[in-house]
Amino acid sequence: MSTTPTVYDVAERSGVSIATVSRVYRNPDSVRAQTRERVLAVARDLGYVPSGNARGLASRSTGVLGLCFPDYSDPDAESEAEAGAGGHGDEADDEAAMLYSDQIIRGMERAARRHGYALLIAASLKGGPESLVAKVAGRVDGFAVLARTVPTEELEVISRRQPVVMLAGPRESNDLDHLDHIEVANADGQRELTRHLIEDHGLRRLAYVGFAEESPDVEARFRGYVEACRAAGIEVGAEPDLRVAMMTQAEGARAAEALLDRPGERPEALLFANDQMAVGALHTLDRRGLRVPQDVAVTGFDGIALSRLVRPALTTVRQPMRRMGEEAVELLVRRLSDRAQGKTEDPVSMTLPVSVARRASCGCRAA
Amino acid sequence: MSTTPTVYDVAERSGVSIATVSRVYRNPDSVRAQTRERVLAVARDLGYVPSGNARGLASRSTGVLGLCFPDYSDPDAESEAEAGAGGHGDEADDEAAMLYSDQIIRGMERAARRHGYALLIAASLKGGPESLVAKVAGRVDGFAVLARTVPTEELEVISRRQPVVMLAGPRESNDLDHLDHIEVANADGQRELTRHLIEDHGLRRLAYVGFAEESPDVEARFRGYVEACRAAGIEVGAEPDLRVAMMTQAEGARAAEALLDRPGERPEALLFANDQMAVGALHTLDRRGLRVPQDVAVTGFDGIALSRLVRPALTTVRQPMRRMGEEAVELLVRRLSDRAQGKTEDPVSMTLPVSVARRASCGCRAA
DNA sequence: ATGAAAGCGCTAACAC
DNA sequence: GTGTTAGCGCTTTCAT
Repeated sequence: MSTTPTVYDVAERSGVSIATVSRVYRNPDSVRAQTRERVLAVARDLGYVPSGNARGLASRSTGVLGLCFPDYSDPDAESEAEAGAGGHGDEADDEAAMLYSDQIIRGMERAARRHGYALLIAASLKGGPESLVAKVAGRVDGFAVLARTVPTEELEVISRRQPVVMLAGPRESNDLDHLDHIEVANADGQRELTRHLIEDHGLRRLAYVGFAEESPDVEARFRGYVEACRAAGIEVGAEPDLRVAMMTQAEGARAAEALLDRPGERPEALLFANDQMAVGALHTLDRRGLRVPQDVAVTGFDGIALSRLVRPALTTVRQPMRRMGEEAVELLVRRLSDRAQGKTEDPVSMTLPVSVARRASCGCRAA
Repeated sequence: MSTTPTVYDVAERSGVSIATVSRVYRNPDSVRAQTRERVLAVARDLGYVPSGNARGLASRSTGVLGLCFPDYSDPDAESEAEAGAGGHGDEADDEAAMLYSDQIIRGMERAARRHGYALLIAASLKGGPESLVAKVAGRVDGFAVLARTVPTEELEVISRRQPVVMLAGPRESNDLDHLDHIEVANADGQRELTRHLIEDHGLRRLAYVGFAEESPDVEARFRGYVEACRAAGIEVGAEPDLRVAMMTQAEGARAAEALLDRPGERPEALLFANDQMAVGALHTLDRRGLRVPQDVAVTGFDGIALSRLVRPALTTVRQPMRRMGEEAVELLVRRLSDRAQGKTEDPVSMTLPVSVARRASCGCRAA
């Protein structure tokens, strides 16, 4: 079998130098039309395709941007999706499993396309000393990383070589973090949603379900909740009413049980730190014969597709994940051109606004 | 500012040769633990990251799979999404714009992840002689292409170098097409859907809206429609009742107008070659005061997210787009290992089954 | 277990 | 316009 053709083969067969072959691809106008056609013709029937690797090596740029994200995947959501894909599940199938990361991918892809970049995506899946990031980092001009995919420290090192933007993770400390950041207004969103429950629906006995692991995002949400409560003169502790180990549907369902079984008056509203848990809670409430929102209001956070598909539809805070992807690309592209011009700018921290989606589970629309 | 560190820098600072540095990353066990740690430590504080390009060049493999797709994007759908993202649109926002290609990306990404590959995605956006494919082809071990992104001829050439699988496009001719193919059972799906309308709902005056451009997929769908009609003794022409220039919502709306304005009895059902058009038709019918499905039934094809969100929910044929992406990766991975072993197999043609989603717009569920 | 040396296929100065 | 010549940073025999 033939070895894959290179510039040398094309050059030889078309009677020009390798430099000319290269020019035909990089800067067609710098080659006489006739020569160019000849080269192109030879290339075509030789089956020549320029090696991206060789190019990248020689030119120190790839025309590719990257995205690294953790291996999210709510086992529950995934299995529901599988069932649906198999043709036997209910309607809440494929799209319901649209994750956070999928939306970001969409946003980045669209923006990258506009700027003429391709997108390299890779989910973490721990390997040897050669981590995921390294793999991506070595093949792109710049990349975005979802929070908690990789230690900030490692990123910090890489960002000396190329632009890196951290998504959905707040700056850790100004010393050890010179990365660019894009996050969403977690506290604002949760505060506004809480205010809505209190002022517009007149609810005052609220319960908040948070996350056991350290997660700046989730903490910011809780903070927003606390602020809204205090502003309304409702007393709240320094801790969520409950913290779960995983923010999944199953855990959300369990959390709802726990909250309902507590002695004392039943809460008028259950606020969850994400949609998945809220959906799980909906199941529990339904099973226990409690009506939502008449007996208890329920809210989530994120605005995933599933939140709209469940009944009652979930009131939640929508994060502009897609936009986050777009902004990440814009930022990377800007950094890249800055570097090309030798400019150096301070790290950026950008906060994207969120919006409250008022649906049926808080009582805003008929269930 | 410092130049980015290379194997040489690491080698020098840790007192070993570049070969050893390389080994530390490629095959850690072949290096004495003590040496390895030393190298790793130096690498860490030098901020060394192996260059993917240099690696790819030297080893002739990248660990990356690719996907090329055309710059789909229904202007209507996109703008609706924009409005939604801005916070002012209705609920049918972000996810509604989930395209065909997005689902395939999801499928490929998941499968690629399982096999330890990263995914490079790029939408066409015509450029110089150096087409999109070439860009992708040069950076991956193998890739998938959505039909109508790139001339089969060009792919044929590339497939001599690396595995290429064509998605959703039937084999063009056995001569000039040795590519692997994965398509869906377009004819089967449309036939079954049509049969359902005829037998289960007793409808007999049907109208089919197709596509003006050449598209094997759409033709196959129409063929299925014709077969079902004939089988039921309903006479149909060799051509769709109408062919539109673009398969968008706007065109679908227009098509519905045209069909309704035709003299003679009003059709009992409007069948569209894709969901977007069917959704457009729904708007028209609503505006003209016709009830769906009581006055007219409407059906689409694809099973995009939007099809479930509109009212009445659209009866359609669901394509397993995500699965298509997964199968594509499986096929590529298999081909890659075959090639590594010097095996050569005949091109594969795989057809994935579709399923009819019976919803409200045909009369199966309450609107 | 480690080193030396020869590429991998291309781009980028710089000559002509 | 086109050719010459160095690398780009790594992997890979082949020695040792």
